[in-house]
Amino acid sequence: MVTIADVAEKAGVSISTVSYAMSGKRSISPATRERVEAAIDALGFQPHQAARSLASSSTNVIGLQAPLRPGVDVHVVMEIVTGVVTQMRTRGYDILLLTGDDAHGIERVARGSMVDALLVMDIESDDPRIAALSQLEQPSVLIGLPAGRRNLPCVDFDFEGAGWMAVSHLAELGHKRIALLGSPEEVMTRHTSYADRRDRGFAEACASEKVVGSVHPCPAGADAVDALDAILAEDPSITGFFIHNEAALPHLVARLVELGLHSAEKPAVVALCPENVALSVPTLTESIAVPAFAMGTAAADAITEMLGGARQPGVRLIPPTLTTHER
Amino acid sequence: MVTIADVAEKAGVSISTVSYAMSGKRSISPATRERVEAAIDALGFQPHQAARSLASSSTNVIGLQAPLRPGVDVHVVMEIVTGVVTQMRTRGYDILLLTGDDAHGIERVARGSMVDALLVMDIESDDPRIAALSQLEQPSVLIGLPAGRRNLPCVDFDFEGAGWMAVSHLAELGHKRIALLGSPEEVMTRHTSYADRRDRGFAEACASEKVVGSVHPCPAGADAVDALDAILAEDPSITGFFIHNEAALPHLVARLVELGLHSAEKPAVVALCPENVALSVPTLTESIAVPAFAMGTAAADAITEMLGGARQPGVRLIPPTLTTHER
DNA sequence: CTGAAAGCGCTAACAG
DNA sequence: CTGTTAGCGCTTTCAG
Repeated sequence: MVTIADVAEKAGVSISTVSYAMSGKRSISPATRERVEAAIDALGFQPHQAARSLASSSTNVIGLQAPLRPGVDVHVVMEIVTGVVTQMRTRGYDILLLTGDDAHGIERVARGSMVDALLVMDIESDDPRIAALSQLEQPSVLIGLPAGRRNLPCVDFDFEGAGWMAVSHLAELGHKRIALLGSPEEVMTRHTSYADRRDRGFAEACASEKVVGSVHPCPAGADAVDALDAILAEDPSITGFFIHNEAALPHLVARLVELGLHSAEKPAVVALCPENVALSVPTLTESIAVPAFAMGTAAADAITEMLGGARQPGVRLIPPTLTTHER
Repeated sequence: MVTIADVAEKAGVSISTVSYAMSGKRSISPATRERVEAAIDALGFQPHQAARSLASSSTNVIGLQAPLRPGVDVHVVMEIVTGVVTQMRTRGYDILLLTGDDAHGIERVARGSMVDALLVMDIESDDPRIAALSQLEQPSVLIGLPAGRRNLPCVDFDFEGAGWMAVSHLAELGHKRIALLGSPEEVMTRHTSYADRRDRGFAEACASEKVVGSVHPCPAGADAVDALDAILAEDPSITGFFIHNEAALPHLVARLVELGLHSAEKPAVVALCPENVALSVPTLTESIAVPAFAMGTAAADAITEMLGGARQPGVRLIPPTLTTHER
């Protein structure tokens, strides 16, 4: 292994000069800098991160907890993760990936000083991890928005606004009775933060727009069709549909077309999903995009600010946009 | 921050005793061990990982490169990653996640001693990263199977066998002309290893079974339907379909049902996808499961062996299984 | 503008 | 069975 001492020797300078030449934390004469740089890539020197961490007490690593719980939208999770990784790399950080869904992994990596900060996904309205995060030395940012006092910075998509927007749009199209087909039962019962907020926005908008709305959990895949049929059996007067379930979406839309309830000419569906998912569904004419990648980069930006010393919590919500797809 | 010295003082022993009590690398009297353990959790001591790494020159971190390229099956990637993380945690390792698709990130983390080993996904038949990996001090395992000499350990699903199995089954059902609807164009042109092997198995089985097979790339989502229509327009005598494209699957199956070419009574489709994806498609009666989670754990096991000193490359392929779904 | 040297917190000889 | 101590490879004072 080639160390900073090898570089120093080769360049004919002291190791501190090499260190400073790399960090730029004090001025180095152009000539010296030149020789140091030449030595560095002649030897292929790469500083040992553990040594660096130990001396500087910072790791340049961010912990990212991305639990893969049942019912989550895989595309959304993946895109958020990619957004985080991509953005943090531009700032010189790597990502340590945790997949557990409790505070254990978080505490372990934080207390072992393996990370400079933590990013936590899939937040529940009343999330037990928040207390644990607050105890840590390292700053953290939630991707999601818990209920109640927000003592940690939060980044999320405005799901409440999206719920409201969907209703407004469907009402504008003339629909008087609207069903929200949302997340699977599991997601609802653990009160995943986005589901709660989406439902709230939906309900409030229905009241405001004077339309009748109903909220239904929705299983993934083909079973979703049965759920839809049951909903329509109970209330055949429903004509508008707000769908937020990536895995059920294609099946639901196909069924609605089959039933003659939805078509490009007579749209009855607003979907809430990543844009590429929406585009992959034929006859889906309008959707509100879940900007998953942007959520990841926004979270990365928030964490960067925390690392820079910012200390006020703060909530950032990315606003919803409705898109019409030409078919 | 509480250090090993604090623990030693509180327990009334030397720091080496504390260290050895934790690692078990030498015998400690029960009484001493007791006091050390008491001190450890009285103080909430957690060893500083960078210090540990520096002293022991091992990080207990594995680098996992999971490029999210266009056309990859997101569920498969996610499940493999989850399998890797889960399994490595049971062995005390954490995962550093890289999302780039070239050798840069790999070399950076390896040369900076940030990881003990590397796991690389989405391998192409002639993958440029292999040369880079071979240069590293750290061992590595490929999730995928490149063509040619295999100087690195490989773990994968037997896609060639799966291609063969699909054809045999469809031939058994009486199909004489079979279309393989596979990955999107991008995946084909970069010669992703699994696509090449699947196609080869498919072609060889067709020859052996004396059926006529044709291989078609297939776009994601709704566009897949157009591709299917075009294929059938060109050769209407095709009756059997082998589909390996998670994002196109529901649309293709729906279309085939619509055309009267597929039904539970007269099955014409074998899908290749994770089981939960298959289960989510109505009227899909048979599929070969891509055991993505198991691939992840198998890769983790292979890496563990490498870390244990194993040095022969070796290839492990998980065999395919055909499942019939009751509908 | 540059060097010398004191740690960072731990592991693993070495020495009882 | 336990203690002492020399590093691991950097960063960052302190001293020119």
